Amino acid sequence: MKYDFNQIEKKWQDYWAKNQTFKAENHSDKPKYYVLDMFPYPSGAGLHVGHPLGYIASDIYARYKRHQGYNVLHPQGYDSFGLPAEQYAIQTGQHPAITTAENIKTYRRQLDQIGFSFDWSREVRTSDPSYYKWTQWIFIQLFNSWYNYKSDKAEDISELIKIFETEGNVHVNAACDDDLAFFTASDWNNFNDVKKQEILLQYRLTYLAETEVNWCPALGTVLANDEIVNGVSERGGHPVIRKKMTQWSMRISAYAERLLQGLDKIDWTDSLKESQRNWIGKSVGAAVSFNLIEHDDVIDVFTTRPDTIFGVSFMTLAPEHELVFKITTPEQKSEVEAYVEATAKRSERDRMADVKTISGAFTGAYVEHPFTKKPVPVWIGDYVLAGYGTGAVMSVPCGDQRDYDFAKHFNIPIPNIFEGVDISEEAFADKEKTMIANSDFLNGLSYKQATKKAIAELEKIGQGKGKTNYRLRDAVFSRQRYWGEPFPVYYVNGMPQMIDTKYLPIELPEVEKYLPTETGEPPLGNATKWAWCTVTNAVVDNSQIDNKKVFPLELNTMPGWAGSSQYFNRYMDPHNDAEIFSQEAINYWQQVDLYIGGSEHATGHLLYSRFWQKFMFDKGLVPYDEFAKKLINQGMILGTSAFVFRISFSFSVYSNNIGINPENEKKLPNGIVAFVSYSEYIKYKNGEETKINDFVNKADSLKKEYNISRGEGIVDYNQTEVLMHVDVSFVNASDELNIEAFKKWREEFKKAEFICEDDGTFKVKRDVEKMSKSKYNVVNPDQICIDYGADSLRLYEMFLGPLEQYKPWNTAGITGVHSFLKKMWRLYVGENGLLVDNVEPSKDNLKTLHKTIKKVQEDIENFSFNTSVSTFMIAVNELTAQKCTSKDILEPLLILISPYAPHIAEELWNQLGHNESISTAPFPKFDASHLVESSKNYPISFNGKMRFTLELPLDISKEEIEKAVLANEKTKEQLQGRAPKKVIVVPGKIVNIVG
RNA sequence: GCUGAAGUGGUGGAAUUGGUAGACACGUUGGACUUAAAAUCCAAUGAACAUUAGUUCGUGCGGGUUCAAGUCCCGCCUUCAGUACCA
Repeated sequence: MKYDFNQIEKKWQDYWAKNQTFKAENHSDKPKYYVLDMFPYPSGAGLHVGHPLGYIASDIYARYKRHQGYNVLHPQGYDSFGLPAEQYAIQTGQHPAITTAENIKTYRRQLDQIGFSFDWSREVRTSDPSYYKWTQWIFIQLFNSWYNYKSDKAEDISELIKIFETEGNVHVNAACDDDLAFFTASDWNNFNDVKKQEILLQYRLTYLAETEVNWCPALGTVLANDEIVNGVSERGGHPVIRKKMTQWSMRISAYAERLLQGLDKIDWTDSLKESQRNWIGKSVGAAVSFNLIEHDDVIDVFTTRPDTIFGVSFMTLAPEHELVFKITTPEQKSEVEAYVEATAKRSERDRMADVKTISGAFTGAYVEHPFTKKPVPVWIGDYVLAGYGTGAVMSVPCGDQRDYDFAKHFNIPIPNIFEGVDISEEAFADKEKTMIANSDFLNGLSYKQATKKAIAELEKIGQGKGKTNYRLRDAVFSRQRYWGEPFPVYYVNGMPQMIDTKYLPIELPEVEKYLPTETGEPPLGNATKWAWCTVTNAVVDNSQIDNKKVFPLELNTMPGWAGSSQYFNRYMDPHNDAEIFSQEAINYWQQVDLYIGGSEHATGHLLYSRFWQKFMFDKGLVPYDEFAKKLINQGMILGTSAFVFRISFSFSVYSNNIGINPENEKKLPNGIVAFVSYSEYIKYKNGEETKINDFVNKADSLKKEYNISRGEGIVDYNQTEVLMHVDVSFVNASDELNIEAFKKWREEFKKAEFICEDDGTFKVKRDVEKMSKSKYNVVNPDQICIDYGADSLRLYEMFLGPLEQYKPWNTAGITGVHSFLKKMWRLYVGENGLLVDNVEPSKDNLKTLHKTIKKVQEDIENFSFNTSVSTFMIAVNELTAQKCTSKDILEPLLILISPYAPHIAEELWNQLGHNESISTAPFPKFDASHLVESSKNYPISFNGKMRFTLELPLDISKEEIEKAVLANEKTKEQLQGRAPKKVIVVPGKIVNIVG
């Protein structure tokens, strides 16, 4: 019987679906285990071979855990709101819901053919109203909460109102807006309703505020900080500008410290934790106020080095700082204005790219040093960022290189306040390595002591205090888009009101156009039915807004990360319509035990989800304030792109104002194109004689041919060389291009010349890049499944290399794992059926089996799936050589392989006479006693270097080995009667004797 | 600049965490079977010399510790990823 993988895989995929083999129950006598993948965004392009990598790894682990006797939750769903579907809708008018549904269908088919053990009965889609009902619900909970630093948790807003009513906000220590005014209880009670709402907004965990946002004109929306890479949008690479807009924000900064501390509790990779730490950007130091001379204002700064306060020789403000124009003296006015204007013109990108140029201007103003009382000049400079700290710094040139460079450039004095340090060339920033000098009461103190003392002294005179600063900004939560969750918000007198949760979900309205309205409102402004009636508590027609009971609804939608910040919990109880999840379900599944996904979400999804989880924990909804115990980042599978070198000549006429005969111009060839085989091109580049020269000559003769007579114009050509992607499917394993297929693919080049190697082949250049449609290097898993089967695909993806690593895909290599599966099949099945019988297994058989059990179990627990595949190959080769037919060996071997290659394992398991799925079979027990022979005469082989290899039991003592070695005939022979100086013994392996 | 990861054959990658470096696979070469191809099987495959069984060199570079170093220590080089006038 042949290994007919297509038939076998279809059969068992249907069986698993029909029998709901992998359905998880919310209660069980078994221990629970939750394995989660980052759910995909269903793009129109479908899956390529890189996508399933993480899913295969998690599936192996989930199946392994089932063999281990766990009740495993392994769900899957779709992050189905997003930009591409909307952009497609804008272009074609096709509703995003329709394209999304189609894409999901493709994804599902592709996922199913790989044989994952997902519990599809728990599928969620973020764009499904029954799901985003709960995204909206959490939004409302956040709106109704504030962060109390005293209890260090989120509390209900009604608690805050109570405090305001009895004692105002003076004693409140909460996460809130910076520019908050103090008020008393009686103030509060006299405020009108709108004023009260305005104040509360400054405390709520999600709030509406006019903030400077990252506006992307090309996408027509705002972006969060993590959606911007190098000053352009992550999606599409469009420029981003700063703009003031009224937007919803999430007060994630309230959780900065807990998000930082929580990292110590979770088993995530160090690099990922480090990214989050950097993103949160905690710095400990002091806030210091400098009083302006001849002004009432003060300049507040944040510094991490209050110990260097006596080294301050100037202040620097960001050009955008609000005090700049107020304090500039008339003499300096024109200079300062010119500088501010010049900086404003420079884009964010220019400023980032050009950090070397030192620029700035003197304002003419002075502040008073808090201790020496001496005047300190105030400058502005673009090296100070408006967005960080207070937008102003106390400049200590002897201790900070940027301040030093600025001072040197503008001839500002650089006082030295460090003991025995040379600062004539550069600043001295190594704070641990010196002591403070020339600093009054700080003299002779170390950095740590001086910092403490300086803060204490500042507090005494009321001009500063210890402060911790975080880089983490609140996250903008509004998007001016259609295809996202609508806010459950309507407006009365311009103040946002939450819709009662019992009327959720507020479903996305139909719109005619997915573009913003003519007046620049978000796409939802196009909806005719998008207003809230407080009588019927339903969405009604916009035209009724004049009615006193009908109010406008929020036009923005939520960002992509809204839906993905709660899906992992929703899987636990996905069909619950009364609650986000039942307490019974969440207390059973608790949190994700293993989460697998890409590291690109480090400062986006993975941070926001932790924030929401901590909030839900504060509200008593979840038992843990971290949602994922362990996280693994799978590496990316890269594509191997193929390139051809294109050389072309294009002719042009240089007329020099002399009339050209249009007839002659028409005759000009519009360019000739040649493609050059890789090594020919290299030769050409190295100045060697190649066939390209013929091509160049040809172009030269053409030039002569078309050189129109004087007075009509001069013809010349431009030679261009282009490195061009070609579709990898036209290239074979030896890098040879199928020229005919290529010509068919790119019609415009059907007349091009192909300059080949001497042997007539045309070779392409290869390079490893990210897999992408535009690079024509995508390998489709569908074709792999047809040609080699899903089990081969699964094994090969694991075999490629360590899970976390980036590695290139190379389809040619799959024959290795594929022929392994065929070999394995032949081990079990002969031409006339099953070969397995009940004979007693031999010692060798048992050794092979237990060696394999041990290795595979270790591998899975360490997530080194690549080496287990090798282990299987060795096992099958050994058992084939041993002609093993014993059921006692082959049955457990199948269980070992089944997480990796479930279809073939299921089929053979079934042929062995089992009616139950192999997924319920217990994982084989390892027995070390099979690995070694228990014999007193350990076999010793001598390699000529006083070194011996023995096969020894693992539990033998060193003394016993020593005795055995010294008693050995060969050892005696070598030592020739002398006593060894030293015997070094490593149990299980090697003995060195130093004679 | 800072942070993190990594440098091993022609290629992807192993190496029991200090113990025979190169497992396993791809590729290449040769052979068997076949009219032929595919498939399958066998052999060789780090380099150099000897080509019999041997010897020497070999894990980015230079040192060190050790009976023993890809692995540990010190000093460099290179690559990739993230991040950045963050005060």
